Amino acid sequence: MPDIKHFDPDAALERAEHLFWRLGAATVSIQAVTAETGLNRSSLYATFGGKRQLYLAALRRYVRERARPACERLAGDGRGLPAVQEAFDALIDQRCSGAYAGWGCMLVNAYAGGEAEDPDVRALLDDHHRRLRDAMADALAAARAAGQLARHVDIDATAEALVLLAYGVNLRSRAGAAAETLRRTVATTLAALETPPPRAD
Amino acid sequence: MPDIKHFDPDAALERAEHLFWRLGAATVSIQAVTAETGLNRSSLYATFGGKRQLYLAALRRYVRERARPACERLAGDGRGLPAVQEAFDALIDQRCSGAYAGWGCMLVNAYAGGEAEDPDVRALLDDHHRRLRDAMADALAAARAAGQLARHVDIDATAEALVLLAYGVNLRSRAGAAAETLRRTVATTLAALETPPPRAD
DNA sequence: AGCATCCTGAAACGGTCGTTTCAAGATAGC
DNA sequence: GCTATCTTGAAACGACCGTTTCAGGATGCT
Repeated sequence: MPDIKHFDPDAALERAEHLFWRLGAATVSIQAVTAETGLNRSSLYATFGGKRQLYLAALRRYVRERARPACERLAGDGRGLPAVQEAFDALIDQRCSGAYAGWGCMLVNAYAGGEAEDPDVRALLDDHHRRLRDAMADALAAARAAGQLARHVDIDATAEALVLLAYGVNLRSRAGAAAETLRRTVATTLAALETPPPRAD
Repeated sequence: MPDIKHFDPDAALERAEHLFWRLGAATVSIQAVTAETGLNRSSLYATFGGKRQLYLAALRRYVRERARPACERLAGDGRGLPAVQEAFDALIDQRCSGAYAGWGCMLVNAYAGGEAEDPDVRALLDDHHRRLRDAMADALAAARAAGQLARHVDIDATAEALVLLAYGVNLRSRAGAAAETLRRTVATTLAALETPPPRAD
């Protein structure tokens, strides 16, 4: 091998990911990426191809490093409703405070920007949507098995509804919504799924 | 008056609105607007100012002509849950079929693009969010008065949750989600709010 | 008809876009 | 240390960006 790269491709991709995540694909220029990562156009094009492929790689990295782990944590947690509650709490914390506050979810952002027109992006969005919905359904099934769920609750449709609720949380967090409001909204929704106490009448 | 405009400003603004709605502010160029509206740069700039102000005017038109009327229809409908159901059905129809299928909601789209960074845009988003939430709360209050609502339902928090659900619907519609899936998701959520039938046990 | 006023069309502004090119620099194998 | 091969830096590509300018055309008023 005559020469090796003088930089760490994944570290550079992470910087690009952050840029796309925060600002959207349309707003981020190649020049902005070179400035952020420190590498120059030649290395960037040689490593990732053009802008479209760079954005796709960044989106895939986001799924791999952030979205998917959250899914698997939820799906693998057998506690039922507490697991769902905890997943939402973690989400809201991530979105409203810390280094990524106000950035929303890179996947949710992709829906709204022109990014979703790209068939590869859309496939990614659909795939992750299915994954998250299934993970949520797993958690709800565990809740049912534990007797936490009210009789009337339809697991599949409720899982889909909770995922859409999570999308809404991600959106509102981008406009700086108060974490407390979001928490209360989610808590109320989840409380409505619980086995009701014996009726007084 | 020496001369008058040779075009209808609001008709032109509607074309621009459609462009921004479908493609997002970052993706739409002034050239694309002139091509779509037929008027040239001079008239455009003289009438609306720059791109930022044009986008803002288009967004305001969207609120005035589309979002606000939907809000008022919901708030003014005293039937309770059926009104909420009908609002969601109309939303899903709009998003999944007809001339605007796959465009999502221009306001929801604005959250994700860089558009929400603009303080004027953010103010608009927050204002409409409050308005929609209040309209939803009005409808839920009517439902409670009619005895349609289960005891445990917190009107304010549920109103917020339903609005976030609507945002989720708008998002998913942009990726071509099936109307039937969305309808089922919403119907299940609303059914969970209804006064439960007497228990069998 | 003449004038003042506004609108329209087209060209041009500097700047940035994504992408390509190519010579100079760096490295592994011999 | 030589060479083959890859990476790097910098310049340049044409195209398009949002915006401005200005001469010429159209209009309402006197």
